[in-house]
Amino acid sequence: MDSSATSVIVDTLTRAIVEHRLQPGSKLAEQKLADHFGVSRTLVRQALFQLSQNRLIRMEPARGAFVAAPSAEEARQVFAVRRLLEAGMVREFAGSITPSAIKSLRDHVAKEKAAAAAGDASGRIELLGDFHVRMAELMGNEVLATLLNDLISRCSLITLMYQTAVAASHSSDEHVQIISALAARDGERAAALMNEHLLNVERNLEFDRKVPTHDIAAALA
Amino acid sequence: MDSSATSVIVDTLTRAIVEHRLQPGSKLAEQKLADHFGVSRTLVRQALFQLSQNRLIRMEPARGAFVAAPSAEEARQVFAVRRLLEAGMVREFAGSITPSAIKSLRDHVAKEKAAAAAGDASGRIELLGDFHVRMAELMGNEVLATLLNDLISRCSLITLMYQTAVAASHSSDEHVQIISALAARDGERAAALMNEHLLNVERNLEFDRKVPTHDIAAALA
DNA sequence: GTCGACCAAAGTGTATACAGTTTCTGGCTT
DNA sequence: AAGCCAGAAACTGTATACACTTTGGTCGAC
Repeated sequence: MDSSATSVIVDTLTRAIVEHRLQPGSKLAEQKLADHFGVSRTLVRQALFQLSQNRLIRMEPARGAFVAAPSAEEARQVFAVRRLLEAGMVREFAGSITPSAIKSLRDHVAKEKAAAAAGDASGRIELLGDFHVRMAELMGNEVLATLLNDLISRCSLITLMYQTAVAASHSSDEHVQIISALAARDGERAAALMNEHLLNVERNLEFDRKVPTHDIAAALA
Repeated sequence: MDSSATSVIVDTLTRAIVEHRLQPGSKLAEQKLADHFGVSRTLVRQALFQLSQNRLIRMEPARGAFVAAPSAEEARQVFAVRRLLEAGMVREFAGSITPSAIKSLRDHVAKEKAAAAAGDASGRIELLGDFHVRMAELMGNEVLATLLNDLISRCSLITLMYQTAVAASHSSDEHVQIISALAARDGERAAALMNEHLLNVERNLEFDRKVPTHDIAAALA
């Protein structure tokens, strides 16, 4: 899409944020990033602007860029949008899904379970999100896949902010059930399962929890 | 979100593209825009990057920025996403809509009809799109509203590219029907009407039509 | 007359410079 | 000792400079 230099910065920062190696509220100083990546501030700024559009970071005038700290309200809205989108997606997908697509999804869930079994927490979280994007891709709707990818990145940040000690570990099982409904061409059941699945993910978050953040203003609000 | 100077450029270009004053494929030279807005290329580039993320323009490496010319396939995908999102939206909205929200929507449709009666084509198109965003706002979901706003901007570009001579002029009537279903708390009917409404909009496009574009490569593809 | 190479003009990609703001530190006052 | 003001350091916002690529045109060869 754009020149690859800034893409590298965007991808690296995205991974760092989504994998929780950068806490919400952390400041992203341009010069430090520029030094780290060996480029000028110009490219860093391009990357930061892009990330701010994805809502992964927040830019305050004359103060700089900070890792986003989505509010509980924003988190609920993001999940609400995902339920709308994805319930509709699987309802429609049930009518057109092919055996090879089903196999592809089952293979994906196998990877999820392998990562879980191996104790690879961040790999597992990434795969759990990719499952949803994968469905959009298999439907052949690249626009939907891109949209979902953005939403799911935001969800990863949200999940890591509000995650309870005992994270939902049965997401892969719910994925299996959704695939079953799709294989049975039961769109309504698939939609209901997806809706419930996303509600479960959301229910495992504690929106009341005091979130550790580097943003003093937000911490005292 | 960001400093206002680039926002002005983004908004101005967005309006120019959506109102069809810039044809798909037109080149957007940075220096010319910089001169026009009285700023340096730096701010213009920021704006162009932002627009490219909204898919309103396309950036080619070392060649510059061009007004996007969405393919028929991309157009179908965008509409498919809108159907998913918006059918789900009204289905849910029917359960929680308030009388004041209904009034707000009815007022909006009145504006649509006034613009149509006044022969204000671009104003009408903008209002027709805003109707959908308005619903998301009235639901209190800012995330959904922002998402829909982006999708609808893309749709405006698509519509203007593939529009037939006799554009669908009964969109406002379909809006009225949707409001009726919402007022009756009939989510299923509202969803079906919304789905049909968006299909009608899409059906009024001619994806086969030879689209006037400045992009020779695309024209010969 | 057509094709091809070369040169100039224009445009993009990146780095740097500079102005204005914020943030931090040190010392002074109370 | 706590609070506060001043000055310096650091940082962001914007403009400019420069290298490299693309584009357009002219001249020459065939």
